[in-house]
Amino acid sequence: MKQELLQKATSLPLFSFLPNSLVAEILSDAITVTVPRGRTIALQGDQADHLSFIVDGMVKMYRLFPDGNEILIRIMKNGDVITADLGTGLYEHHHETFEAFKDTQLITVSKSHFQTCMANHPEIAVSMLSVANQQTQTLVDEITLIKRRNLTQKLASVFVEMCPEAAGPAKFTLPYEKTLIAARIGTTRESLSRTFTELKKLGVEVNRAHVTIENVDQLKRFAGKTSWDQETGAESWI
Amino acid sequence: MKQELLQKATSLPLFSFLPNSLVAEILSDAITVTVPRGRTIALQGDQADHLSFIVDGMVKMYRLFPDGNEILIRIMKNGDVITADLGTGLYEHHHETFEAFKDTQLITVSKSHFQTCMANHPEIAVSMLSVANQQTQTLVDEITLIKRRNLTQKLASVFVEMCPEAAGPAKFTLPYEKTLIAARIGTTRESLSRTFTELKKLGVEVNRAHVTIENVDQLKRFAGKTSWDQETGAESWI
DNA sequence: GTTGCAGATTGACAAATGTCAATTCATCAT
DNA sequence: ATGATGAATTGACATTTGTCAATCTGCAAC
Repeated sequence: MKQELLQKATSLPLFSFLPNSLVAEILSDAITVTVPRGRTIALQGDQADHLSFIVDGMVKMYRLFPDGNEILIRIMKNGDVITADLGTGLYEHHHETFEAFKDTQLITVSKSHFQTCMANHPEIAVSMLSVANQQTQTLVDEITLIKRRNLTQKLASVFVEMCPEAAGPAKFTLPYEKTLIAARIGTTRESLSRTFTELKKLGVEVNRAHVTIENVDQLKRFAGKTSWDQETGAESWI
Repeated sequence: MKQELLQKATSLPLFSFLPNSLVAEILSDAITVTVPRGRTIALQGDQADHLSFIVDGMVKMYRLFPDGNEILIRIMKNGDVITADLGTGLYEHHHETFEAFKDTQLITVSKSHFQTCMANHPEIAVSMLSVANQQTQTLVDEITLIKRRNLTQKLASVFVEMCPEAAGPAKFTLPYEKTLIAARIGTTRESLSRTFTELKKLGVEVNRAHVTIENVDQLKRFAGKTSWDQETGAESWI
C-alpha cells in the first residue's frame, strides 16, 4: 500500500526532482483519496490546510458567483496541485472551488507537515518553486487562449493543444465534454457547435468526440502558434 | 547609493519577509535599472537569466503573435517580479514580452546569484513561494475578470478593483490609459467608451481620467464581488 | 425493444460587440 | 496663437455571439 503510493508519487513533477528518501518523508503523512466524478474537493471559502496532488483523473477549478454564474478558471489533471499559500500564510482560504469531473485520485498531505519538511530540506521549496512556475505558465497560456480574437481561433488553439501529433495529419479523441471546452474558451455549447462547422474550412472534422485534422501545421499557423517564413519555410515562433 | 537600494527593496513583498542581513546578501549582486516609458524590458524568446523586481512604475506583460496581434496578459506594478523558472530551469526563456509603459525602476539580480542565495538560505525559497502564490492569484483574478458575461460587468469589476474606497461614494483617477483598460478586458477602445455610458445607469461617471462612483457597494454587487443577504444585509461573498 | 435522460446540434432571432470613418479634445512643441 | 499629434468619443453599420426552443443522438436502465 505505502509502496504503491510511492510509486504513484514519483510520476509527479514535484517528486521527480527529489531523492526517494525525501519523497518518503513528505509522504509519511500522506493519504490517497479517491474522488468520484461530480464530487467537490474543496469549496471557495474553505480552509486551505492541505496539499492535494492529482495523480489521476480530472478536476475543474472554477469560481462561483452570487448570481449563480460559474466561471471556469482551468482544468487540472495528472501532475497538478491543489494548494494554497505555503509561505507566509497570507491566503488561508481557497478562493476557488475544485470539483472532480472524472473519477480522480489524489495524494493529500497536510500543509503543516509539508512546511516542516520544507524547513528541514530546502531543496523541497526550490522544487516547489519550479512546480509553481509551471502552474503560472499554464494560467498565462489560458489567458492567451481566452483573449484570442474569435471563437474559431480559440478552438483551433485548443485543438492544437489537445493534438498528440506536432505536424502533419492527426486524429484524437476529445478528453472531456464539449460543454467544458465551451466553458474554457468562454462561450456556449451552441456557439461551439457552430465553430466546429467553421473549422471544416481548415480541414478539421469533428465527429462525436473524434477529431480529425488534415494538417496540424496549417492549423497551428491559423491559431498563431507558429509563423511561417516564406524564405526558409521554417517555423520561427515559440 | 547601496543604502538607498536597500531602502527601496524592503518595500517589496519578498524582502519584507526576510531579515536585513539576507536582503543585503541577495542584493550584493543587484543593480537598479531605470527604464523609460515605452522601452521593452524583455522580449519573448529572450534568455531569462535575471530577476527584476519592480520598485516603481508600470509594466505590461503581453504576448506577440505572428499576425501582429498583441495580447495583454497582465499589468505589473510595484512589488511584482519579472522572473523565470528558479527551480529546475525547465523554462530558460521568456515566453512573454515585458514593456514599461510608465517610467519604471527595477532592481535586477542575476538568476545564478539568487539561486546560490536560496541554496544557502532556505527561507528565501519559502518566501519566494509566497510571492509566486500571490502572482498566481493575480492571474486567476485576471481570468475571472476576462470571463465575466459582458463588458459592463468587466468594467465594473475593474473599477471596483481600482477604487480606493471599500464602500459608499468614491472618486479616483484612472491609473493608466483607456486603451490599456480596453486591452485588459479584451475589447476595443470604442466599445469601452460605450460601456462608460452604460455604467452611468449604475451611478458611475467617467470624465476624462476621473471616475466618480455614487455607491461602491452597489457596484460591487453588480460586479459580483459580494452577494447581498436580504435578511441581515451582510455581505457574504469573498 | 422501449423508455428516459443527458449531451449535442440546428434554426430563428435578438443582443452585444467589432469595424471603419469622422470628429473632438487635450497636450505639446514651435 | 498655430499646428501637429495621439487619445478618446461618436455614428453608422457589419459581424459575431448569445438566447430560446425544438430536435436529434447515443447510452443506460428496465
